[in-house]
Amino acid sequence: MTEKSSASGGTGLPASIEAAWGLRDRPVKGPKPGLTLDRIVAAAVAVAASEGLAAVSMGRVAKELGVSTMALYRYVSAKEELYLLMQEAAMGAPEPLPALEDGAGWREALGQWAWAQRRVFHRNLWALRIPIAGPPASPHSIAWWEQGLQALEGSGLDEGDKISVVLFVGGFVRNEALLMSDLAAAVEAKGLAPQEVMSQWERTVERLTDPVRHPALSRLLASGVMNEPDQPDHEFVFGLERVLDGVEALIRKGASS
Amino acid sequence: MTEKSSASGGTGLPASIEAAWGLRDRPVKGPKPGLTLDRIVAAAVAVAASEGLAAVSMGRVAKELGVSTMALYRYVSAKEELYLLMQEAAMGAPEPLPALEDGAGWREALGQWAWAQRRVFHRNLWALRIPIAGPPASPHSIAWWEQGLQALEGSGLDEGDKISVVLFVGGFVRNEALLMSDLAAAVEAKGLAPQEVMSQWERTVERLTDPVRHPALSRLLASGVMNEPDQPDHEFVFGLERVLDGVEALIRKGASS
DNA sequence: ACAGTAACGCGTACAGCATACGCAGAAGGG
DNA sequence: CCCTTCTGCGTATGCTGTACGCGTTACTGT
Repeated sequence: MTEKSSASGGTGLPASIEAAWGLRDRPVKGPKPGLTLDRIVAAAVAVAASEGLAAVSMGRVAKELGVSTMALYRYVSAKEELYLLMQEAAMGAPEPLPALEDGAGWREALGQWAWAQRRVFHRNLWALRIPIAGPPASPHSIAWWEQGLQALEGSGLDEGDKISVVLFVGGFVRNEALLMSDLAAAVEAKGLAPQEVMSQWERTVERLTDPVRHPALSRLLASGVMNEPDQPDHEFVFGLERVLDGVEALIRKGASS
Repeated sequence: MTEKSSASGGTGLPASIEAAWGLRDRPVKGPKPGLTLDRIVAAAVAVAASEGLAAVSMGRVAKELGVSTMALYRYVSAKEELYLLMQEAAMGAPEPLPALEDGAGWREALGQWAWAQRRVFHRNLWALRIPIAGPPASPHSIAWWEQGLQALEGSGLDEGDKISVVLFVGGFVRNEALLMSDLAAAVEAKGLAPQEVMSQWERTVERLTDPVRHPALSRLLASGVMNEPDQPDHEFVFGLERVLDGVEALIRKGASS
């Protein structure tokens, strides 16, 4: 019951995802399809890139392609499936890492991996807004995981720890990018300059903060740290260093056992 | 231009948020309001808790209160504002940390802080789905920040590093909770047992993975690690340990300089 | 060559959404 | 007692995703 398509390998994946893997025989009976999944996804991505994910509606994408809204449902079973394909397209295949000398350099490799992922996210901020709908099962996501695992090849960690580290680092990168994207969107929504929003926010917190009930915050504000315009990468660089230090501590512990 | 309310302290905050801070004079002219912000937020939270954030619509909340949809707009200027108030209600005031002996124990304190935050998120999974709309400016968010900063009091870090650490740890907790919530939702949407979904996913990846193009992944799958049913907290415990180790490395470095 | 059939594009319809606008009536101040 | 102000709400607009069914096309088996 609830059987999926017959041509599928029984993967349980949505039909269009199987198509993305290259499985799936093109039906040969009816009229030739006037569209392709690729064209649809490309149009959707274009809309998302220029007007944000919220602007991506089935009707909007269809208009972009010069077809009716309902035509899209011959290629995609639901909007969520389109989202998945968009995410896959945005992610792209990871550029091959510069080969690491075996046994050493996991830190460099993992750092490179994190930076590469961050670059992808920043190039496609809209993709971060797509809710995660399950464990990754698309070619590019899998390729990214593969690369993360490879970066840890010479680390001496066991397989369970390796995948946990990949999850951990990937989560950090994603979260940081999402946070920055949300803040940027909020700033843009207010229609003010970023610095102006920041200083207004600081004044607000200052007014709302009670030095007695919030001693640590008051100290923070008094220190003037929030005024210094730091480079936009600051929090990422800081966090990544902490993340890699944390992984290093684990590896050293494992090596000593 | 775009002047906000007159009674406000010029904080630039939405009207209802100022009400949450206790500022704001109740107008005295017209008929007595039949609702309260608190009642509205409570109803919205109840809907979100039992049917998910997606079920929270203005009409639904109004029905819950026995009023018309548009009545709510006398209390809240837009749905986004309601979201903010819901988030604030869900977050709650942080329970006071067990007093830490001065100068030591930052790790214990920060760990406690992270666990407490995680407990709150898990009690209100819907709250994670609310998009972040700017830097925190609500009483409870501020209180959580304050507590995070206090945990680092004896660490010897400077103020800039302290706030970065708080951001870093808070981000980790939030991201982990969100990921777990998304996965749980995806599993539930499939209508299968969690273990069944997991094993189906593993079989799928196995089929899609090419041992030549994905050597590390193949090794992972062959190791059988993915089959062991690990306790649900595993990734959080693992990640938190890495996070705290990373912070510890920073503190040690700072202490040596 | 022709019937059968499967897939295509799409028109229509429906339920739900956020919210702009304006009006009737209630409550208090002058 | 009037007049200002604020409440609740009915109506309306323009979106959204998508279920359903119809006409048409292109191929397969006879």
